[in-house]
Amino acid sequence: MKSIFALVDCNNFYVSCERVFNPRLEPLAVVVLSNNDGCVIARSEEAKQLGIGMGAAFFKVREKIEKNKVEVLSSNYALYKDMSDRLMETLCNFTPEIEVYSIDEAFLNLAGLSNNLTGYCRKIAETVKQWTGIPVSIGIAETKTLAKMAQRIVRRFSKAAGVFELTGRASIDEALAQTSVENIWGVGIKTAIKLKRAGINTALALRDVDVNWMRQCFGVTGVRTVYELRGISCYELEEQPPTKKGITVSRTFGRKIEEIYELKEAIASYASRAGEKLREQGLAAGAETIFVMTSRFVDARKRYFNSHTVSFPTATSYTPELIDGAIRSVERLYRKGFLFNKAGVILSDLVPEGSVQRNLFDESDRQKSRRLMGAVDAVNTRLHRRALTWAAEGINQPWRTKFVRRSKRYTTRWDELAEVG
DNA sequence: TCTGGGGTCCTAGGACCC
DNA sequence: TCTGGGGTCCTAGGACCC
Repeated sequence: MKSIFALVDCNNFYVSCERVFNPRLEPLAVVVLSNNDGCVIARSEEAKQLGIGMGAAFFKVREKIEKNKVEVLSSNYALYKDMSDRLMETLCNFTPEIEVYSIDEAFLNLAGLSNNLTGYCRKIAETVKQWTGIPVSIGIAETKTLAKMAQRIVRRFSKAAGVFELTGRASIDEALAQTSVENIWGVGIKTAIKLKRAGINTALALRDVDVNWMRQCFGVTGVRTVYELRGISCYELEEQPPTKKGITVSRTFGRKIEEIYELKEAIASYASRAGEKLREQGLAAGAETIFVMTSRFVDARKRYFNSHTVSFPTATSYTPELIDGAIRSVERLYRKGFLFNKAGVILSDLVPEGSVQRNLFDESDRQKSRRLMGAVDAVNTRLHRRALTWAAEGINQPWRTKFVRRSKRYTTRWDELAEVG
């Protein structure tokens, strides 16, 4: 049966969480700040109305905040995570098929559950509000990209009462025509600029674009977006979250760090935290990277980034010895005389804990993916060379020079796309 | 010795997401 | 003065092998 996606998205999630535990905040303009109180990461509707932008640097909007008596809160991630868990549990009462997409969003598959999807989702929204205190908006459609769009429309037109079903040719056409390309899920700033230069301004225009052109200019991800807008699903529901491929713990400091001991302290504590996360997920790391960098906002000539990676011959959990190793790496980088304001630890190449020899675990899958990658590389290389020869001879080459890499998850779409040359 | 074809593996960096 | 943190996927291209 064809999937019907419902995207459940919490309204102003961090602010809503704070309000559940402090009802005094309910009628007030509220913002929640990032680590170090550096920038604004959540805003109540009232704060949005004041023109406080998402991600705005706090020092830049401070005056506005003080003048309008906006409530300012530091973030409390433990609280948000706890609320998120309650929310997801509540949603599980309505469908067995759920994908937790982020801390405040979930995709549900509603296929076959009700003849009145809008009514069903209203019930979901009411229950969530009742059980958790968090207000949500829900978008319904046949692909994830369209469900995202539907959810965005709910936000803009409150008359939809928190739920919007984007189905039916006419309704979809209208929504696409009114959505600017930069507001499509998967289209970021760079892609939006390129599309607009090519005269494609709306989601409707993007849906009707030539797929071959799209593939050449924007790769396979661009083509997937086009298909999704056409109602052909390229991203299925992922009920089992895949195991992490990397774990990062990093922080920007509130000021420039002048002393090596401060850097060492920070790295030691991040490394410990990274180890905790690793064990929580029952994984072991195959490699570890530490990095330090100067502010992104200083003059480009004064900017500096460096990192050091250590590969572990056998899969292993994070130990005190490894943390010491990370600290020594930091020292080496520090000696270059830069003052850093950001540092972190990245654990990568993760495998289940207890697999003593990395190569013994899942060797077949690793091998297979490498083999596939290699084969595709080879085809790409050949096509590319051939194209260069033709170009040199002035022959108008009929082949495209790119082949695509196959992936388990997108088999159906990929097969179509793979027919190049 | 030189060259090309065929293949493998890895990494940096771009772009995007919340 | 002060500008978040944590992820994923894809591509190009270099190094290397027979």
